[in-house]
Amino acid sequence: MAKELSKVYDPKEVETRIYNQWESSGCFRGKADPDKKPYTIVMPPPNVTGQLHMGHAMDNTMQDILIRFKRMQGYAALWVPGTDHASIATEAKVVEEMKKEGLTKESIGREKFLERAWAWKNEYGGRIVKQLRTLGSSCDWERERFTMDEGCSDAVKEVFVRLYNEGKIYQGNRMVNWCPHCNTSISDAEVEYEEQDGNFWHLLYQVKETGEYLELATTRPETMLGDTAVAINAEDPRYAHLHGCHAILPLLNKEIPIVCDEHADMTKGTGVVKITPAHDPNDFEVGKRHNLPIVRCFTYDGHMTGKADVEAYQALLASGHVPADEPEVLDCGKYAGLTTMEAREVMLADLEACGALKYVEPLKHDVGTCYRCHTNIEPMVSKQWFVRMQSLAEPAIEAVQKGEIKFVPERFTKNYLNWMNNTRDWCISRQLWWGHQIPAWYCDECGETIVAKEAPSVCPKCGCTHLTQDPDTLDTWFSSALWPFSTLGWPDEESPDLNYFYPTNTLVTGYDIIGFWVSRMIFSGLAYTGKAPFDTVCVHGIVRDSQGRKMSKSLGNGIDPLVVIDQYGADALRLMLVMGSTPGNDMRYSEEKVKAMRNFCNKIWNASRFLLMNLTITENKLPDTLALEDKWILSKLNNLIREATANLEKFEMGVAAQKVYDFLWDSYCDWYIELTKARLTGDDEAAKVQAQQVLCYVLTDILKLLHPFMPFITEEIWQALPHEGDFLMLQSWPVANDAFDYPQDEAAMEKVMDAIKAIRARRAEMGVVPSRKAELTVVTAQPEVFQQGIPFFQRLAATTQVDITDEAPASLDGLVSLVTADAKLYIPLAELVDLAAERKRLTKELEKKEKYRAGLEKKLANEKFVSKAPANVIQQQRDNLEKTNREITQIQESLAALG
RNA sequence: GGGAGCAUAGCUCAGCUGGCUAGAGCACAUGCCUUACAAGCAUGGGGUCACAGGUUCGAGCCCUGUUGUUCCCACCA
Repeated sequence: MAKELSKVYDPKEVETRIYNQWESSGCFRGKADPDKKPYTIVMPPPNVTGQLHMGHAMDNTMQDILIRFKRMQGYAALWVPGTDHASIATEAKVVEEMKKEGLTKESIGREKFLERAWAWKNEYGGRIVKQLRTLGSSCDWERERFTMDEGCSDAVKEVFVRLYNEGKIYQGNRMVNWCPHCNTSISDAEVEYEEQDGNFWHLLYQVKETGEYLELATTRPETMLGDTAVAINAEDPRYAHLHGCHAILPLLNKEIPIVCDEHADMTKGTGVVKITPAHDPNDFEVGKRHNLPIVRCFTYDGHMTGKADVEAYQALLASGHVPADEPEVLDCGKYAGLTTMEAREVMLADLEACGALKYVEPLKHDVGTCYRCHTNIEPMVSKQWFVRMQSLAEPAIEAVQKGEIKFVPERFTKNYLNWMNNTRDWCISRQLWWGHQIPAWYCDECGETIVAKEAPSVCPKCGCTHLTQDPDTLDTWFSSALWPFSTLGWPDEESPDLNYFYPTNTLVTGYDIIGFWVSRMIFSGLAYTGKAPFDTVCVHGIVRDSQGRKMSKSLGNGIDPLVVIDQYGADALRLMLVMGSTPGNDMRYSEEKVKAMRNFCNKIWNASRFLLMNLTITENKLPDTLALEDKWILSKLNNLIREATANLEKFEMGVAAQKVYDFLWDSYCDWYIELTKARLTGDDEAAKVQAQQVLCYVLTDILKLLHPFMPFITEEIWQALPHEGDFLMLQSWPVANDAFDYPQDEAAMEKVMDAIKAIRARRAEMGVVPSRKAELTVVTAQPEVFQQGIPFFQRLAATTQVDITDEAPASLDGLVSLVTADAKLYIPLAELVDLAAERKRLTKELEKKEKYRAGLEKKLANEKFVSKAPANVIQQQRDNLEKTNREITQIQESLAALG
């Protein structure tokens, strides 16, 4: 902060300079210190190729507030940053880029593709990390990690091998959600349901034995080629005669059994269901129960299977290493090669032509879509790796129920438990190349599967050397699930970081990824490290646009935090993101709010500028004697420290910020600075110094309290004030001191302030310009209180002479009178007095007060209230009554005096 | 179908375990460039706390129901 200060704070130059100073001085480094308690936050890793958006800005602001707060409180604070490889998103981008050059993954091969992907990562990977710095994030950049770096990859392999050996990972042909566009399986969590217009197509299947037609409905007629049964309910009297009969599948003229299964609901539709085990999750289960063949009729990229697919299947059979549950493949004949949607149209026409299509019933229904590309999901039987969830979920549920992990706000506990209690086995293999390749190898000779951290050189079963690694990669969330400990050195149990900083303390994240991520970190931490990975999950909402819509690329309504920072400063943005928003609730972005916060920055700036202009002291300490107003501000500051600290400890960041904001603006600037001007501009040198000392002391504490929220401007100002130490960010957090509680002086000061406000209000009401100053007579039973207020009346209430007395003036001629609870005030503004208006005003005032008094009296007369309410509440009401009584007396006297 | 959130001033929202006469920012009105700040200061107007019951000495806050709204999960032949 230069000596010559501009009237307006300019964040741009300050922010980069200060950040560089912090970073180059090692302020962000988390150091294990046996004399301190650790406090650790691990950053939710943004996508490595992503760009900073408002969600990141909010998430990281909250983390930075917590880590800075704890660091100042004396914890060994560590904030571990890093990025996520985001397999499906990144791969999609690289594929898209290659497409422009006319290349595909397959055409260049895995090795070349991965080279490109790494190049892409290296080009864009640094971007978001730089952007996080502009926000002021005080992460330990020397510990920056990436989910695909060596350590994290090692952790991934370790976990995979362990789980496999414990039987908690298995491979099998199961029903998975298949995205024909991304060409990969995705987990249940990654399916998003969308309402779409569709139809029930009512089809007729003839019964071979009786010749009658069975009516059944389907929303996906193209799956009928894969039908291997028709199900009816065993209890259904309508079809009792069909037990053991067969149906003829139209188009294929294939005979399929009619089976009895509970899945067929007698109350729904006709009670007859077509069974397609390969392409419907429920039908898959029915198929298992009745040992039905599984016939696949779709390719993995969303077309109907044909001759080539059958040949591939037969080649597989010939190899001899085919699992028993490998689905058969159908040659769809005339439909082969069509996309499923094209096939649907052609098949419907054919069905209609042969009379098998009875009618079409339109319907709206929710259809599963891919969370990335929103292509409709095809349920498919496919060979994938799964994590058996049950034994992992149990301890994860228990840890939260026992309170080892706490969700803030508490209501998200339910959300989490609901997720955990209903989780099915987790499909972790993805048919992608960018990611952690599954550490499983297959013997080309005998088909043996070998799971190991390192590539085996020979097959342990047959001894041959022809081994092929599973081409699939793991779900991105598999590696992020390990993030809290893989970043701290796990699986090396001896890692000093792991021992000191793990388990971590607070996880800050949005409610939208509790299922994806939080739940998986919890069960992973418990299963592999034996400890819950954090003690508190601090959940926040999403930042919406000013109309309450989700910010999205397609809507183009996203606000770039970097643009906001450039325009208003990072401090303003940060403050806007935490103030006035409730934990766990969504918030709306509005430029107005950012402006308000920018104005607040400017307010601190100017308050500091004022102090610096008057500053002659070089040491920041309190004077030996304190004036009334000093005690008032110190007492209020003390309370503020108490409250703001308590709020921060409860993760109530917005409330804490609001309190300091109000204190700085109202108490410090609008009152205290104005009150000190009497001393600062006076001739008493000792008083001048005294005022400076208190101003400086209080401002310093405010800067400390505000630092976690607005680190840049507070550091900049602090550097310019008399201080010890190098950085504000490394100072200790203020602690409330009972010695600074001055309740009596606080009350006395406020009596004077009440009088000043009353005078201002009356003058404004009467339209008296501030330049028209007047004398003041204060009639009070507490002259010693108001005596101390004389200079303040003069400066703040446009007063010249002040006369303090305990006797009412002999005549009210030409006097304006006004009352507070503790004084009657008289101002000679003769020409402005309107007796009638005066009487009217006082009468109105009196009515209001009397009404209020009646309420209080009624309450206090209520025996039940007096006997049941807590003592302090009763006392409060009594005090109010007493004060109101005094006010009423004052008003009545004034009215009487008016005649 | 199950669960959750929200509903408070014209707008955006605070209001922590029930307890001063329900607050802030923006907007509005009036007056001030009062030598820190007009991105400011002073003063003021503006609220049946969605609706209906209930618990309580006391309800914006707790309970039940209703309405509107947003979201999550599940199912859908």
